[in-house]
Amino acid sequence: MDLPDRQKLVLKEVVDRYIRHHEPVSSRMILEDYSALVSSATIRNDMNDLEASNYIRKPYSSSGRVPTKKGYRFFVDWLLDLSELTKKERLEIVEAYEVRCLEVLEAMHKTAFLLGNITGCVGFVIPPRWAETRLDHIILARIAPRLILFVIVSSIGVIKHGMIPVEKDLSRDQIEQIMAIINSNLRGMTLEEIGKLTLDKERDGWYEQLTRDALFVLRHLIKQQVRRELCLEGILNITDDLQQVAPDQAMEQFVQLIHALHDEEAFAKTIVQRRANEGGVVISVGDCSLPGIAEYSTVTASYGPHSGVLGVIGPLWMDYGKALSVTSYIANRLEALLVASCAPIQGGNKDDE
Amino acid sequence: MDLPDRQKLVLKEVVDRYIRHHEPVSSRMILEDYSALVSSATIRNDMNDLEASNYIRKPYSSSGRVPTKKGYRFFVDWLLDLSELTKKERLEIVEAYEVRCLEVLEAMHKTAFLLGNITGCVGFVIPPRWAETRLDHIILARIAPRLILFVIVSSIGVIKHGMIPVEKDLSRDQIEQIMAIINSNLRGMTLEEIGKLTLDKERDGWYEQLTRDALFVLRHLIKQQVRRELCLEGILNITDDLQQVAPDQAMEQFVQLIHALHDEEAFAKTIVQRRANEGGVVISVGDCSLPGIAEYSTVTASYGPHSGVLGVIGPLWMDYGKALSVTSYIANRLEALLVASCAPIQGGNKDDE
DNA sequence: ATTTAGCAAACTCCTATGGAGAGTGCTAAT
DNA sequence: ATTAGCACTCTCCATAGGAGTTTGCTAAAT
Repeated sequence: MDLPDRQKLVLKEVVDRYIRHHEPVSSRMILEDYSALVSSATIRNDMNDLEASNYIRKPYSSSGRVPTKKGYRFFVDWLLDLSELTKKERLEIVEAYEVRCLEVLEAMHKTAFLLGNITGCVGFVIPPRWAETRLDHIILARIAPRLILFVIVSSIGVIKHGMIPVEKDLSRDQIEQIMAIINSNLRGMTLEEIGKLTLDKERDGWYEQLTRDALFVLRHLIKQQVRRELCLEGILNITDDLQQVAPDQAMEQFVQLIHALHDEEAFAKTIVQRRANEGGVVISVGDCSLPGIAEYSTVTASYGPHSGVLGVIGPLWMDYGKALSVTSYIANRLEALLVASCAPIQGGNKDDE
Repeated sequence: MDLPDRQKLVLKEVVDRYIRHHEPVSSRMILEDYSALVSSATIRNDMNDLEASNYIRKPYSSSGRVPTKKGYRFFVDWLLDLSELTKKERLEIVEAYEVRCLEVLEAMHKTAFLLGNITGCVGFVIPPRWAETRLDHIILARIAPRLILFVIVSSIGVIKHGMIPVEKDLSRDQIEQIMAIINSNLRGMTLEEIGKLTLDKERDGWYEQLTRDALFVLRHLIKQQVRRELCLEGILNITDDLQQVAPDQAMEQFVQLIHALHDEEAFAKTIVQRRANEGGVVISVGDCSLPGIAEYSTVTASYGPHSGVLGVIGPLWMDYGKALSVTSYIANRLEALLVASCAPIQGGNKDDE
């Protein structure tokens, strides 16, 4: 898995230039940067070797070279220059989070936007797996005759609401009572467990109708939330790129990507699975099992507990250096933000993954 | 504005065929349907006249004809066959709404999906103008130390929630009191008015800090909601079409559309404005002022009070007949659904048991 | 006054051809 | 191990010709 030093440099140069200019790199172009330390023929020999071992390839027999996936992979693993964020970028991120964020989802969308905007790729945030979080309590309130508001508060501080139409109007006390019953019975269970709960109508003295309704709705809401909603921003960032590299396939590729991203569940599952138990930032180079995105790269980082993941997805020739630093930086910021906003709820408990 | 009968038929045939096959229509093709009532030369003469009056045009000097915007317009106004929904389609719609919908936004997304899916265009739903609705009441609840839940209930039954972090923890009674104060002061005002309210810190005995915070948050939420969130579904439905008609411009056109749709505010404003005070279903044929969608047609219907609008957007050669009937049908269903779900609120008094 | 038949002209689309330019692979010399 | 030099390959562009449509026009027919 190792290469002679000069071949590494040549490979680095090929990938660097291709990422910058999106067109095949010739031996002479590389020479410009080395400025006559070696001749173009020497470079050509190296390129030949690199091609033989599958790090680069020629679109046609007498063109410059383009990195293969294996080439990108090697580049990412061994040759990547870590780029710092510019002051401006850092400022943009900090400012975005400074605004008092009132909703978790809002923060996530903002995060996805930042990711996409700064890297020039598609930014995404996969919310934590709500189903794993534990119910803290629910709130019931009568907002109109025969209409009850329903709010779920889980350990992670996320709130989902809904309404229950009921057949008989209920007094305030009755509702309070029901709320207390549900809370004392279900507090501490994971949403997943609650979703699987079987109802024994007759069991005990719960207010049957409303309690049953409440549980029904709770389940419904949980089911909705188990299906995580993906936050996506910056789809349009990559169109120019695609257009430039392969004008005739651009549309097709783009549509495929949108298709893949549209199936939020499959996408989230694939990404989370890909990361397996790895920590830190993971770079995947066109090796996703999901058909639509098999030809794209992703740079992802996890945040918070319960396997929340964020990152960017873009063409193989994306700027990995920048994507890496941005993703890493933003993941930290978002995590800090979430911890801060959860603090009152978790009561100071800190858990490490 | 009238045309000789046969020219109308020819125009209808040109548009019909172009909508079906997406390629220039020749005189001979039209002959197939007339099957020798007249000769192709006669058709050609008619087409010539139609071209002279700008209803159709030739992509190049010896090709078949393609409808112009004016042609589509005439077709839509005078020649459109009203197509009934198939049983299957009707069933799909009814079933979609049968599921007990718990959130207004959920229903809207479902509606957009139906619109897009059945017409083969992009379906969208523009929510009502929340700002015009009146505050019914707000709910405050302490969900954790120093964290207050905040729910807005307006006359239309829509609920928006958020959280307020507060500096000092507050007792239940204190919160109740604040809630009562806010509700008695603001009930009945439109959200817009509340948003413009200036705060006089010292004026009266409101619990200053929390009350101020509460109003701040309320304003923030309202601001968010005034910016209506567009429900969009089926972006990918039209890609094949674009690709087929103009492979080289497809990407560009598609990107433009996405761009335009992305600026939700401008899009919503344009669409709502276009409908002006017209009722029923309005068909716009490539005459939107918004640059990105100037080359697309829309079919829209309003629903509910407060200028909610839904419809589809697609290429000029979309199936107007189907779009018309589907949009009309779905608008009615959604309206019925919303009225039903608002009933308990607007209904005021209910009988006791 | 319409409608039709017939024909030349216009244009696309496909294929082929040729030359300029860029980049490589190979060979022989360093 | 590296280099210079050269033949070769391939793209890209412009040009050209042939097949196939479809039109517009003209003159004849209804």
